[in-house]
Amino acid sequence: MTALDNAALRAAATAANGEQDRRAEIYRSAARIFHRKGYHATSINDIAAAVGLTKAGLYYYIKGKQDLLFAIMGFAMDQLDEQVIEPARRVQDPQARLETIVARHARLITQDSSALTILVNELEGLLPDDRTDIIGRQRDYVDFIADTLAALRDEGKVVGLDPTVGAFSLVGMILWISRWYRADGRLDGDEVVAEVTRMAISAVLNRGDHSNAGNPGTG
Amino acid sequence: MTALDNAALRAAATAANGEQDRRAEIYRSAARIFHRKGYHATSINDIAAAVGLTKAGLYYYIKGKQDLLFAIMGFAMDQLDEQVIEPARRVQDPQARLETIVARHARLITQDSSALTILVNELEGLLPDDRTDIIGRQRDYVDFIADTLAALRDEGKVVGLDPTVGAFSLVGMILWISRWYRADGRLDGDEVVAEVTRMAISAVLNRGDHSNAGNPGTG
DNA sequence: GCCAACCTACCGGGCGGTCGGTAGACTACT
DNA sequence: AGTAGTCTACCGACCGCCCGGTAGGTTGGC
Repeated sequence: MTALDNAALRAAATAANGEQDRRAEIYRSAARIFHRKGYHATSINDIAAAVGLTKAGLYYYIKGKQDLLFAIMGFAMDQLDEQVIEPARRVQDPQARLETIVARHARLITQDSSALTILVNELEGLLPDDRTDIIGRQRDYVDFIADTLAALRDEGKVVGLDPTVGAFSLVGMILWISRWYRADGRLDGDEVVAEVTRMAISAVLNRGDHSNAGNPGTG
Repeated sequence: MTALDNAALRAAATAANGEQDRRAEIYRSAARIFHRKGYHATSINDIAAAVGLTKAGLYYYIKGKQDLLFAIMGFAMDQLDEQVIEPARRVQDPQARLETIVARHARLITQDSSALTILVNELEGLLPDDRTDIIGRQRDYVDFIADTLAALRDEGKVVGLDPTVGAFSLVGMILWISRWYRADGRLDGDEVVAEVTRMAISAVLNRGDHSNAGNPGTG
């Protein structure tokens, strides 16, 4: 619930404030509502009401609906950079690095999925230039994972797996958490993160074949 | 591209027609546009224009935008039942059954992802009763996978994995294919299906630990 | 008196949806 | 053969509503 608190603090080191608190609250509320109802189904009035303003009052703080979306996605991407990619870059061993990526990304989602989920679900709501920007950063992330899988392959720990397909698949597994995980559910966040991390590692590490006595039954 | 062709044919065995062809074409076009732009960002005019009708003309065939969405999702769910769940039910061996599920679901997505993707991304566009219906059917699917994982656990092939988390994670991996797979890409559909199926099986089958000499680096 | 922080009132436009109509194919009756 | 009626498959024009966004205040703390 505190994920967007520093969104504004980062952007503006200007002025010891109160305005920035308000702006952060707006971004946070908008992210929550976009996440719940979707970008297009959310009106500017919805957001204004959620922060106790009228629509016109809200426009004192924001430039427009699309800028709001881009700001939220940019924040989510920054979060991914700082909390996942940068820490993982400092891990030399490829397997440990992969574990770091999956665990940290998964934890981010169990803690507050709204901005990160908007990041992947509302791309088409962006202006073309903004979309290009965000897609590029997402692509870099997938490439980073794929490079890690390629390094594992060079070590002989991964055999016969296309790094790109592997990277996309792991990302899919992680992102999907936001669709089913509930903080008040049977498992707590740490347990979910641990389970998913184990599955992810197991999915890519190859130690023998999985041939099966039974009928594959695919045809 | 032919995924929705029989949508109407199935519903109406009545009357050798032409009206049903048109209706099927409408559903197919709508699915494609909803998939590309999202439900809320798609106007009734967009769909009408895509099938060469005016908005008023389109309403001769459909009851409304939400009914259109529900029909598409119902079709996608039927497709999942017929092409994935029913065939898998007939496979006794749990591991072979899991392979069947993943491979068939993945193949469905590489062949035509529009309806199946709408099924998971546009739930909030439905009327409450329709949403309850669809969510229930989706839940049954996840439970079916979880039961299969539980059977694998009883056989000793899966150790220390929560079946529900496992099921959700596999579903996430599969559904994500529609976001990155391109028919004209480096790998063809069958290769992608095979890769993802191998990863899925590997993710859940437990044959020893994955302990790593390096630093897990998660903290 | 000034400026940050709002508000009321409004705008143009696009939305989902409806209404009354009609061209044209087909049928029915004379 | 002609013509009146009927039905399918549409269309142009329109409705009320709500949207994102703005112009022009007003208010309260400094």
